Amino acid sequence: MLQAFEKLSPDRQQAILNAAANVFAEEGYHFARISKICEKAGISNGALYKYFKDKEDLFLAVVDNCVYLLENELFSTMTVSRKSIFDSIGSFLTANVQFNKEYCDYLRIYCDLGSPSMGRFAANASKKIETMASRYTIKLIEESKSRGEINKNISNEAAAYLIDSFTTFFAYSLVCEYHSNRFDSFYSASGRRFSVDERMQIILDSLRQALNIII
Amino acid sequence: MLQAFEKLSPDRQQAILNAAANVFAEEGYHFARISKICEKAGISNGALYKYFKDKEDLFLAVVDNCVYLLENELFSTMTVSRKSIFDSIGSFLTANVQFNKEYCDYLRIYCDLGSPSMGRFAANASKKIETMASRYTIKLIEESKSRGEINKNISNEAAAYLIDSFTTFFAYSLVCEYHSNRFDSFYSASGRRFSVDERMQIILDSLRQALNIII
Amino acid sequence: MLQAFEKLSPDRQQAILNAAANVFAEEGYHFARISKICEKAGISNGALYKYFKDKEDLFLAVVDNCVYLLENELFSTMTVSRKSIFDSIGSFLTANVQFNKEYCDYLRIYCDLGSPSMGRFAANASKKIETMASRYTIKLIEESKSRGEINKNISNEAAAYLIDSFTTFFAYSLVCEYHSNRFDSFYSASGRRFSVDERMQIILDSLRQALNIII
Amino acid sequence: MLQAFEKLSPDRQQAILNAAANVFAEEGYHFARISKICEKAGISNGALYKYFKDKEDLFLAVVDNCVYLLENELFSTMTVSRKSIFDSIGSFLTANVQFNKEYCDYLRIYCDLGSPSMGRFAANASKKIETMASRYTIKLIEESKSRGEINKNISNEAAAYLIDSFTTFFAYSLVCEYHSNRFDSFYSASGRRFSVDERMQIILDSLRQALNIII
DNA sequence: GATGAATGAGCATTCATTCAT
DNA sequence: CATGAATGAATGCTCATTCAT
Repeated sequence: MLQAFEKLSPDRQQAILNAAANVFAEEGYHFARISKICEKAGISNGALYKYFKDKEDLFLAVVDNCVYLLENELFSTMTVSRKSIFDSIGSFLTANVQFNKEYCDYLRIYCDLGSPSMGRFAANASKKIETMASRYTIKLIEESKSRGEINKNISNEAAAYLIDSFTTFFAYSLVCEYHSNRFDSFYSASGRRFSVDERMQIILDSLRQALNIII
Repeated sequence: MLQAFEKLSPDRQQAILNAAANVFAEEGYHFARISKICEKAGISNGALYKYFKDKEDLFLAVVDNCVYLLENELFSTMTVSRKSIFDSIGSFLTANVQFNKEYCDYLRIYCDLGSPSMGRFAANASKKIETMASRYTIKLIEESKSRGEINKNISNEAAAYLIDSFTTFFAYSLVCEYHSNRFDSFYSASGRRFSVDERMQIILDSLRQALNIII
Repeated sequence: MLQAFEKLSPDRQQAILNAAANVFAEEGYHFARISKICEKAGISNGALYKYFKDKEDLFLAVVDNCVYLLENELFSTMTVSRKSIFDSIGSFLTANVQFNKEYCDYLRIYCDLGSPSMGRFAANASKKIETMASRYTIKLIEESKSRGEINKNISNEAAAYLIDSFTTFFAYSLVCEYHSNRFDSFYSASGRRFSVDERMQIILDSLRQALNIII
Repeated sequence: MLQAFEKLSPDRQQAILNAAANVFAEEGYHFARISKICEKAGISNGALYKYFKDKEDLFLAVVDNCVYLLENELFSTMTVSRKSIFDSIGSFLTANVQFNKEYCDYLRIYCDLGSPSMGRFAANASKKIETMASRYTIKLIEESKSRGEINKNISNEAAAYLIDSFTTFFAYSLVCEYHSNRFDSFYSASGRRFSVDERMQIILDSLRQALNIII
């Protein structure tokens, strides 16, 4: 990201990043056309190169914005105190659905970052996201344990990682057929497909079983 | 895949698919250059196009081979009877490490298939892999429950999905820094990195805790 | 054409040339695929290169065959004595229609030879065909004049060239929409299309008018 | 032809079309190399593809320009009133020679369009050209007949088609050896070649004889 | 600063021709 | 002699990036 970009109004910055996120999400990094991004953003081809060094620089800015949004629009919901960890996780799953409604492009990009071929772009984002996820989730567990909701034989780390695995794969399933297929394969031998609400319910049930949550 | 390819000797077929898998894994589908694949495979540019309609056709053949290998070299190890489900999962994690040693390119491709931007290529593979994974894992659970190893309050589906989530993320962590970072973030507040063996041990411990496995 | 080709049985030679003529006629020289020709001819790719030096050599052999057929199956009909030059021309037009039924591929190639971009292939054929055409037609005129059918103020050359122009364009119109359009534009202000039989009748009428043929 | 092309200055448009016409005329559609056209036009490879969708689109634009030039630089000369139809035809033949001097590439392309293998490109052009030719020629005949120059036993259509056949083949002979050979074969038994001026003279004589033109 | 036309390196793909079997 | 698999040079086209206006 070049200085010129930071001089733009926040709205304009967002508009450009959102346009880029949209094209990157829909087409994937390589198929995404710079010209299409410019068109969507309502800026000229040359302008974009005043704001970003090259395509990669633009994508990294989108990824940074993605991290920012995940923190402020998704993970931040976890800090709200709830009656039980069950409520917290339920709220977080709902927040994922909401995030997917408002920022599906960013959710897709977040999911793309977890593939080896995107490794070169994920370096920075990776650490920020996972630090965030682990910090929030572990805090959740600690509070929950102090309320006696969770089986004490499960370590905080294991419980946190378990919850994060379920919620991460849930997020993936919202934007990636592969992962929604995976979920359905496990929970229905007969091949039926679950709705998003059903999936949330099933995940909550499973977590309660695994963590022996007493409500 | 065209007829001409099937007429080649199995060795030659494997050599070509492996060369392609290697380039696709290292560069990603779009950055992968046909000429580099041909060079690695020791065949001419023209020959490749006698064997495969186009780049996509070649990639899909690699994906098919990937599914085949996953079934025969990885998931098949799950069918071997073990003393406990703990042994079975441990063996499966080891099998993943072994698979990564022999077929790391295919493991990377398998991981890539789970990203939204690869959706168009994953359709067929997705179902085969997940059906396989769920079938084997659920069978494992059933046997284990009949031996009384697992907390009966956890449904078979939840237990199976839980195990698969841990093992899938473990496989991802072998080929994708993003996921190895994620694991480490959860299990070490101080930011230390775990070795592969440590990760396997931690995963087994966590699963034991979550499933109340009695050994 | 290489020696090996001449050693083949006449039938086999014809089969190969006809297959080539068919593909050349339908696709044009450049789009014509050697492999498609081999397939149609029922010979292997390698065999063709035993018979012909290269694609051009094959095409020239087809052109030679085209000239041979034009002479023996088309122009030869002109030598048959008829009651009047009108009968002769009528028979020749009919012969063209017949030739187009049996050898439409060759008629198309003949028409293609008259375009500048085929000049490099037409050199030999050109002279043979036109010598043939002029010789036969001028002879026709001479006989006709001696019978007093034609206006003596028209030179033999002019009369012959005039007839040949009409018959040549008629042949072109059988295989080339451009020339059938051209004919119709001149003979119908309202844009109607003529059948082949109507065109023949119109041509005969026009020639009679121009040559003042007295029947 | 894309919008971008129409935004260029007329000079630049002509320069590009002329460069393309030159290469298409000299090499034929298929042998013509895009890179050679760009070189001749003094533009980059990429620029060409901003102006035209693909090679075919470029060729069709050249054909359109060809039709435009034929109308404005060649057929338009026919509308000038002359003392006699003989003068008109003479002027038209001279105009053909002149057109060949200034636009020989377009004359070659025009001639190429009349071959079956170019049929797919000729559809539009065909109708425009022939409508033009027939309209102008028939008008010429009508005026001439009203002046009593032409044998009234010859129908307007026949006379027009006859004249057009002679002038069309004359145009072809200017750019295509095949057709100049054909002409010479008919008008010289001894195999001598005629100059362009001689051919024009001969054609005029022949037409006068066939139409009984009284000057 | 902003523009968007122009650049040209780069790649997938084709197909006439060859040659080991 | 016949085969047909293999070759690899050649080319149309794309698109990230630049730069004159």
